[in-house]
Formats: sequence, C-alpha cells, structure tokens
Amino acid sequence: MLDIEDLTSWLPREVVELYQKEGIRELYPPQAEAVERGLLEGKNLLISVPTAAGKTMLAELAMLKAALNGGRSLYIVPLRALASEKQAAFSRFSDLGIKVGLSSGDMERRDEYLGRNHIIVATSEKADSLIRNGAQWIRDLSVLVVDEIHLLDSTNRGPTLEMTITKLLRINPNMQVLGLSATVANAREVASWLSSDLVESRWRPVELKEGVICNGELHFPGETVSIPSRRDDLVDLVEDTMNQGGQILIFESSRRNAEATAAKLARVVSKRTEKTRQGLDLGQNEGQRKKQGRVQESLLSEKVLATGESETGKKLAECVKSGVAFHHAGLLSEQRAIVERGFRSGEIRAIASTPTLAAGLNLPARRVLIKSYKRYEGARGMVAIPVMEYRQMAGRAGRPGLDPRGESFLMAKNDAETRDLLDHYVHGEPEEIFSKLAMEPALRTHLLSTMATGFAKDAEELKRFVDSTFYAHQQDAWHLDATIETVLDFLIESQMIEPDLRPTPLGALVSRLYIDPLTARIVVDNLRSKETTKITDLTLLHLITMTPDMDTLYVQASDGWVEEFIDQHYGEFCNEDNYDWMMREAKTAALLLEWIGEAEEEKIADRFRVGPGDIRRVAETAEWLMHSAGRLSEHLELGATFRIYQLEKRIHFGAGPDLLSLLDLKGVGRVRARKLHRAGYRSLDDLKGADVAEIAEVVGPRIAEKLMAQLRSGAG
DNA sequence: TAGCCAAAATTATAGACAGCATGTC
DNA sequence: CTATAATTTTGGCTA
Repeated sequence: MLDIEDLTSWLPREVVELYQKEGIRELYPPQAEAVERGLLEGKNLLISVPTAAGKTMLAELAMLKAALNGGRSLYIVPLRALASEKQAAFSRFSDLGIKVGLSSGDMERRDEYLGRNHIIVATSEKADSLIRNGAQWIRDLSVLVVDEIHLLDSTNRGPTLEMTITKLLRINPNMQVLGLSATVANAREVASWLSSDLVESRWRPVELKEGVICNGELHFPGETVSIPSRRDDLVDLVEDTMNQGGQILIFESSRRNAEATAAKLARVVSKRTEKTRQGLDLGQNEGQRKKQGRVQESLLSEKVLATGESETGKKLAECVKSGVAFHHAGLLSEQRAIVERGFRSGEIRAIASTPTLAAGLNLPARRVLIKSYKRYEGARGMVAIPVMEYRQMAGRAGRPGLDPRGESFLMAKNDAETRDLLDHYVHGEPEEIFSKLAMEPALRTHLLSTMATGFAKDAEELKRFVDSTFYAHQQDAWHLDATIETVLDFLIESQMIEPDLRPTPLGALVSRLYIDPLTARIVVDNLRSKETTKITDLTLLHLITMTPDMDTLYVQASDGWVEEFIDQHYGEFCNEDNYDWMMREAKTAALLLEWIGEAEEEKIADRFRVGPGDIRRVAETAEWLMHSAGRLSEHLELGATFRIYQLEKRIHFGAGPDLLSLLDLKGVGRVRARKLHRAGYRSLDDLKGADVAEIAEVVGPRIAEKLMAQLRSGAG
C-alpha cells in the first residue's frame, strides 16, 4: 500500500492535499504499482484494470506533474459525452492554475487557442482532425493519455485511434504515453507496441459477484441462492433489489425490448411505490425523502415532456413517473441526460438500456441484469457478445463507497444455458484484440491523410510509417500491403494523390474535411454527370445519403411507400445500382426532405419509425456532408455550390427556402422565422421598415428588441 | 357462425465520430 | 446466408 502522502516525493504538496480533501488516503494497489513502475518519472505505461479501479486518477497525476512543469497533455476519449465529463472533472484543478480545454465535434474553441491549456481533452477523431489541420501545439506534448485503448479492436473507429496514436508518437518522440485499457488477453502486445510497461490487475474497489439467474435461482460459482417469490425472474430480481434500497441496470439487445421492459416494470413498480421509496438509499431522513421523492418525480417526468412531444418522450415520461426509465440512442441527448441524472440522484431506480450505457458514462448501480447477451449482427444473425463486452456491462455493478458489493447476472432459460453462461462469461477470459487497420475503408481515409499531412512523402516513407502501426507490430503485413495497393490506386485514380503519392489540392481538402475519400468521389462524380438544371433539393439530399459517411435508415416491411416515392421522383435521384441500398437512401433522403420542409419532429418520428434522437443525428450528419459537398463543388467549380450551401443552412435549421434570409438573425430559428414570415416579414428589409411593437406582436417584446438591435447595427 | 386459443407466419433488429462558426423554443 | 423474440395472422375447434 502506498500512502497518498508519499506522492510528495514527486508532486507538490498542494496536489496531494487536493486529493486528501477528496477523502483519498492511500492509493489502490494497481495505482501504487503504476507509481512504482515510474508513472511520475515519465515512463510509458499500459494500465489494464477493471472499471473504477482508479485509472483516471493515474492519468491525472501524470498530467498534473507535466502541467506544473509547464508541459501540455492530451487526453483522448472515445465519446463526446465522455470528453465533457472528463473536462468537467479536470476543471477542479483550476485552483492549481491548471487550464483545461475541450475539443470535440460539437464543442469547439479555436484550435490554436486550445494550445494555451495544460490539459486538452479530445475524441480520437478530433485529435486526428487537429493533426490534419495543422494545429501547432499538438507537436509539443509531454503526456498522451489514451482512454479505453482496447477500442483499437473496433472495426469502425479502431483504425482512427491507431493512426492518431501512431502519428502523435511520431511527432512527439519524447512524450510519455499512458494507455488505459479494460482487461484484454493480449495487453502485453499493446504495451510492447507503445514501448511501455504493463500494469495488469483484476483488483476492484468494490467486490463484484457475478452469476446467472434462471427460474428463481441465482447461480454463483459454487453456490446457488433462491430469490423470494417465483413468478418472473426479471420482476422478482428488480423488486428484490429495490426492497434492499438498491438500483438496477438492465441490458437489452434492442430498443424495443428496452422500452417494453421499462414499461412492464413501470406497471409493476408503481403499485408499490410507497414501500420502495422508503428503502431508497438517499442519505436523507424519511420525511424529506417522501416529500422530495414526489416533487422531483413529477418534475422529472415534466422535464422529459418538455424535451418534445414525441411518442418516445411520452412513453419515457410515463415510465419516469414510476421511477423507471429506458435508455437508447433514439432518445434526444437531453432526454438521456435527464435519465442519467435521475438515476444518479436515486429518483430513477431501474433503467432498461441498450448497450449505450455499457460503454458510455460512469453510471454504476448495485445490480446489473444482462437480459440478453446476444446481439443481432446483420448477416450473422444473433451473435453472443464478446467476453470483453460482458465485463463492460457487469462492471457497472457496485458503486464505490455506496454499495457493500455489486452483483451482476446473466439471464438463462434452462440449466444447460446456465452452465454455458457461467463457463463462458463468468469464468471466461476476455478475448485478444486485433488491429482493424487493414480494412479498406479505414485505409482509404488514413492513407490519404498520411500523405496529405506530410507523414510520408513517397512509397518508401509510407512503408516505414505503416510499419510503426499496431497492425504491423501485431500481424503479418501481407494483407495490409495488398489493401494498401488497392487503396493507393483508388486515390490516384480519384486525383487525390499524384502517381508519386504527393497529395493534390483536392486530396488535401478531402483530408481536412475529414470525409471518406469515397464520399468525395461519389459527390464529385455525380455532380459532374448530372445536368445542373436537373438538380433538385432531393437530388442533393440523395447524393449525400449515397456516401459511406452517411448511416442510412433501415427499411422495414411497413415502408412500402418508399418504392412509390422512388417512382414518383425517379428523375431526381442519382444513379444507384443496388435497389436495397436505393430504398435505404431514398428513405433517409425523404426524412431530410421533410425536415427541411418544416415537418414536426413528432410526425417525422412517427412516419419513419425512428426516435427523435435519430432525426437529429441524421440531420447533423447530413449538414456536415452537405457542407463538405459544397466545399468540393466550390473547389472544383462544379456549379452547384451556392445551392448546396443554401441547403446546408436549411438542414441546419430544418427550414424552408423562403426563410433563408430571416435565419441570419440571432435568436431566430425555424419556428420564429416561420412566424415572422407568416406575419408578412419576408426579408430583413421588411423587418427594418417595421415597428418594434408590430414585431413584438409576433415574437414577443424581448426577442423583437433583440432583432431591432441587430438590424440597426447590421445594415447601418 | 361467432368466439377462443394455439400454432404458424411475419416482422424487426446497438451505437455514434467528423466541418464550421456560434446561439432554437 | 447463419437467430430470436415479439407481434400478428391464420386455422382449428367448440358452443
């Protein structure tokens, strides 16, 4: 055991005191090991320990040490939400004079300004983008922290993480690297790639009991316990948890199941609210608890309703009234935040969730129930999840300092399945992780950026660069080499790099826009081939839905109208050979068309059978791609530039073409712009000539005043 | 022939990063 | 192309 006092050998007393004030007296064993291995002496470390075993604090110590010596640290996370969480946490060091910056796609300060911070938190894509756009400060890092580094294994986003790390290592040869990882079978391999020592441990601050629940019995390794009353395993376990004053997270494999389970629990639980609420572990006396419980409960469901009148929102509000919720990506981020806050405060006692909550925020519960350990994977049907993901979910059980221990259960139907699950998950070892860099889409993007950013000038340098990746470190390179050939040919043919591999201006632009080169190719080819006069809004919307950067909507059997839609607008669509894709693209484009036609979100959600969160996500992606298409059109003078930028703006606001000029005003979005338009104010000039009182009739006095001020200063 | 129940057929299926330049109701 | 669970439709049977 290492006392926190002992850290004064490396760090100033004020740092140590800060942690003491937070109640920390000694380091956890894995933390002590990291310090002994040279964490505070600049050593590279890969720390592979369970959730909540104090990884973040280790990163903090290393970053603080660097900051107090005038150094700069970059902390890479996989999710935007995690980035803001970390930034908020690190901001408590401001008393020590330490500045923290945040950089992610939706939260941006000027790149160079960012460099004035001691600690910068960024998503891996944003870090990559900062390198591509030539931020200077990123060439002077003392410490690099990579959170959840096991995501190197992810098909989607692993390659970006891998390339970003590789590039950062290249430009900062003396930087200390800290990899934070879940437990994986081949942590040593990752450690060796990073030239780092490995700190590996199974230690947890709260004991975790893992088991399987089946027909009223809890099977732990070597022990079986019955739970009271035998009707329905799910309901029994939830009630038992609540009777103990605990909270429970339930993992489901689909949104529908998550919603159905939450609704079911809400029905059962509401019958016995009073009794359960008394058990809640909120650290208040009983009277306070009852009162607050009621008041906040209704506040919470009202808050949900205030986020929108969608079907999803109503369902959620109904559940929340009973202290239950569901959680998935179809929710608005505001709705998710309410659910998360409600759970943390204890007002929500059970959440039925898709895997959103497994990887995301720190939201522990006393118990975890993994109702479904299988997941639908397109062509492969239902597939059992990897042990690593099971651990990720199970590890959510047990709140340090609040629960005596955590318990996590897989749900089984019979004895045979129970044995299998105990064997495979509870006793099983996590899998190895493998670099996914050799996938063609990943290489398309990253080879271009490697050339465009000057990490390699010719084939030989490229080879050397690729040799320093985790892929080359781990696997035989022949497959990689073959794919590289294919991809380079594509990039040359698309005129993004010269035959000698030097980037063209087009290639440089594509790299900075952070789009897949194939996206750029599709946009350029289609804009070139389509006669300008025949291009409609729908043409442009369809164009961006065709690109690999757009996640198209799923077409269901009940979406028969899509075929009609395609027939009706046949001439407006771009060429698409694959009819299945065409349906998905057309459906997605149709959603966007309704969005810019000012349809209410509720109607869109209903017609397309998506959640409100999906609408925003599609619109957000479309806006980014439309912007990129505009830049491409501008660069190559393809003739549609102005119309594309107008469309980008309409996608941003979800507004019709006649509102474009009104939207330039601050404080005016799709709703107020439409109100003004209906009242006869169709342009800024109309407004300038008007009386404040008249405008106040339409949008209220406060806004009207604000608008007039803008108009006076804007047009003189 | 309405009404009920069980068997068969049908249906649907997780998540979320990036550009740019600042503020919807 | 590989699965599963929830939902809907169909079909068999009874009264």
